[in-house]
Amino acid sequence: MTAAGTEHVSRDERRRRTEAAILEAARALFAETGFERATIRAVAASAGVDPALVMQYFGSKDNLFAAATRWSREHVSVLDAPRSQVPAAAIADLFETFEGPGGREGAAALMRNCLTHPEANRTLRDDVMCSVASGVAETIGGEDAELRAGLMAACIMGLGLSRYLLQIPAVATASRADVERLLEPALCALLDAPERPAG
Amino acid sequence: MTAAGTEHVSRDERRRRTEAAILEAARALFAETGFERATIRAVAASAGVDPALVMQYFGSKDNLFAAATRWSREHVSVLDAPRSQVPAAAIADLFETFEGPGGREGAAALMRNCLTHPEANRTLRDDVMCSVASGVAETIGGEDAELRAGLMAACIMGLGLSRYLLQIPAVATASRADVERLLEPALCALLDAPERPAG
DNA sequence: GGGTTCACTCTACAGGCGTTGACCCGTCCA
DNA sequence: TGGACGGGTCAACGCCTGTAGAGTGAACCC
Repeated sequence: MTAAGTEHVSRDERRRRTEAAILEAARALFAETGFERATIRAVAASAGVDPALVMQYFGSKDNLFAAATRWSREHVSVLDAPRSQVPAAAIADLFETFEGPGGREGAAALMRNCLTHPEANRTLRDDVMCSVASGVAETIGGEDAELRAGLMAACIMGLGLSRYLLQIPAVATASRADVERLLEPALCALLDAPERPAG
Repeated sequence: MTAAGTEHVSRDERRRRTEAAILEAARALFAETGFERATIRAVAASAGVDPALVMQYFGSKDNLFAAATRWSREHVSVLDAPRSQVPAAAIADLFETFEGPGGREGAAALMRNCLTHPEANRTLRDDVMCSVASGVAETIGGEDAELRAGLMAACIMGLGLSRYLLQIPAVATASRADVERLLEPALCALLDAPERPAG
């Protein structure tokens, strides 16, 4: 018996359900314990399924990880935000990613492993950080735009890490409103390059 | 034959040298590939030593990791900085830690594993972030001091991650002066709480 | 309603891991 | 100078991992 109940379900529907159950279990485990400690056996057990079935569905553990951490830049509002709204939109994007509907597990799984899993590292750097930062750089423009956008992305990532993964108490327990109120002015300072000191 | 040359060295000196060689190799590997992928065999090979010797010296892989990532808050200048110098000192501390003398490997090893190794997670959160942030909070004072200090620490950590571990190009290749010039104003915005919007 | 498909399971393998205990041999002390 | 100490090595164990292949029974199609 698998996830389904006693009702009748078609074979296709069963397949879709168990695949989703495996993916969900994988996301949760990858996000909680990291890639190496999240064994295929544990994922399968959590999904109520035989380990071999996971292999059959996804081919390898790396494929499973790739499927569990797939990222799309669809809902990245900062890319469409006007210049003055970039800081607020960047913060909002982080909150939506981790606290919005759709679940944080996918993003958390990617972030949790971005320092130790080569593919997660590459994905977060190239497909997320660089991709978004270069879009933001175009929006904000001016001298050092790339670096200022990169620093903004770095601060946002630092916030995400501190709040959702490391769970620094002061940062993790603060309300969204407080974080927005305090951090937005800081990011706004990155919109414009400060005047060079007496040159 | 181990790391020593042909000169005569006392037994104690030999012991100290090989222990240091093992620690250095461990730090480098933990920092590069992470705890799980850095095998004891690889550490031993890199130190030019038998794997069993590593066990004999450190007892277990976890002990070796703890020894390789030991952290002290001795050279954290931000804790002694006057209020207005806190942002500059915080940035300087990061640069000194990763680019100063003494080598970045220890800090990198701790940071690389802070998301996937439980003990590294705890150490970075409690002994580094919380400890420093609460000191900074006392210095800057005012409303939401804990949260503002935590956000500052988060931004600094985001910078460290982006520059030294993820190696986001724009952030990793920038000069120290440019990073300081652009980021300091942003952190200064966290020194004081912005006025509450009309209330 | 019988053959076929396919989701699913069972069992097993090969390799790599941390860890161990017995063993060697140069250095130290009496 | 001889025995003992201890740094260092060797070979091996037991465990856990990702993965493979044969097998099973219910759902599907004609």
